[in-house]
Amino acid sequence: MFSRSEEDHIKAIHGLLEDAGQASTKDIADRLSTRASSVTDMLKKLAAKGLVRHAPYHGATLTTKGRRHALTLVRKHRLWETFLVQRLGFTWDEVHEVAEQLEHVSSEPLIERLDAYLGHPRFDPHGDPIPDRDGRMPERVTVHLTEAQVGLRHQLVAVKDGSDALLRLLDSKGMTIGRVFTLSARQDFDGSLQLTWRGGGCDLSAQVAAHLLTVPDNP
Amino acid sequence: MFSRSEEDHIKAIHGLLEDAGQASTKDIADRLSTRASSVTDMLKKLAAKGLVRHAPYHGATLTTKGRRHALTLVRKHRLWETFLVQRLGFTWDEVHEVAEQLEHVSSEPLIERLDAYLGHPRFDPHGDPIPDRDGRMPERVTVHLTEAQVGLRHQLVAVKDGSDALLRLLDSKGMTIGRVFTLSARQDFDGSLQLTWRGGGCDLSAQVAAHLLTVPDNP
DNA sequence: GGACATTTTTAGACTTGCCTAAATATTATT
DNA sequence: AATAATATTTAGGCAAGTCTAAAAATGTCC
Repeated sequence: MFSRSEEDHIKAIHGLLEDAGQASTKDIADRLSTRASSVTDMLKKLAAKGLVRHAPYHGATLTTKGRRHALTLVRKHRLWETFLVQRLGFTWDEVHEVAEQLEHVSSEPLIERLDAYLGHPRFDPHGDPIPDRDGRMPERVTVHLTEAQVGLRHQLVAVKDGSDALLRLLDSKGMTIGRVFTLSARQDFDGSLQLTWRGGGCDLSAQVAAHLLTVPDNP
Repeated sequence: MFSRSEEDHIKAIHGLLEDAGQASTKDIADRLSTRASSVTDMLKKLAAKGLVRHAPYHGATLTTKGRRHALTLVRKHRLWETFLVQRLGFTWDEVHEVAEQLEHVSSEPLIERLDAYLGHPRFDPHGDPIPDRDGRMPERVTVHLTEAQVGLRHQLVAVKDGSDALLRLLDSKGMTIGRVFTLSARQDFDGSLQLTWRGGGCDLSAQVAAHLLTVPDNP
């Protein structure tokens, strides 16, 4: 239906619209490690196919059709990541590149069966929501760890904009997605945090905490 | 490392060498639904890369390097087929097309973890052997059902050159890979066979039986 | 508001992988 | 062995996707 390159562009535009509210030619090019002129070509092509609205010199947005396809790509990517971590035992910092390939495999039955096999997960191993078959996102009220209340129990549900280095740091401290912990203390001096959980705990700097999203986990 | 098209050609050549002992330009073209002239182009390219030996006007063979790569493709294809049937619940006549896509996903850790997850299977759901990481095939002594001994128990272990129609016929009669049965009778007139097993049985024409490979299953 | 910097598009070229048509080699037939 | 049929290669072309360089539009800064 769509080529690998078309799908990559659609996903990049979707990501930029989510992150920044707009998708310029240059930003798309940077995200895909390609050149602005190549992106212009592709935008014309995708506009002709009715997936993208291209306002020359003013970036691109997705049509309803484009957004729908972007969401199926996100769905496939996150379901494969869940499979790789939950079933094959990859660590969550290793899976992105492989999922990037798997998401382009085109088979509706495959993805629906995979979804069922994984128990219809609502969030992937990074804590990001998995769109359902119709593109609907599950909702969840999250709190930045920097603003979470001291003395209460919380659960780590997502890492925003996590570099590999950050993911490894978290892994090494035992801060995996799903971790339930008590926020024992916050230092006024530098905003660093002390976390404890049954059998362990760790300290986190404010820089790290700024990337972590939590939900209250009150017993 | 190699493009989708290069890998398709390598696999086609390997398949033809297995089935017919030689791979002519035309046979490769037919197998890939492409044209002989396109195949000639690709043979030159693969020869330059050291994967194929191309004797102009006399077909192609694989170099050691080419054969090694062909076997990793076969390994990937059959492991994915096993996953699709055993874990996702596909029927064995549905999986080929999807496995065809999955086998081109390139990640050594992925395939080794998948292999372990499936319990290092030695044969796929069609009963075909799965090469190990080093390209070694597991061995098995098989007997064509047409030559199997009447009155004894046998197990169906493979279907050779099975069309979708044949696979569906077998499925509808309950003749799945792994089926253990007693060969009750062979008609001299047309070679048709009568099979029975606990709770069932079926009749098969000689044409069908010619595609079935069995191993003795003596209690 | 004009000059400069940046972004974007256009123009033209290249590679990969495919095609058709024509030329050439091999194989089969009489 | 000559001719016919088939297979293979060569030659030339086309579409997709990418690139560089140049032109055009937009944004920024004094």
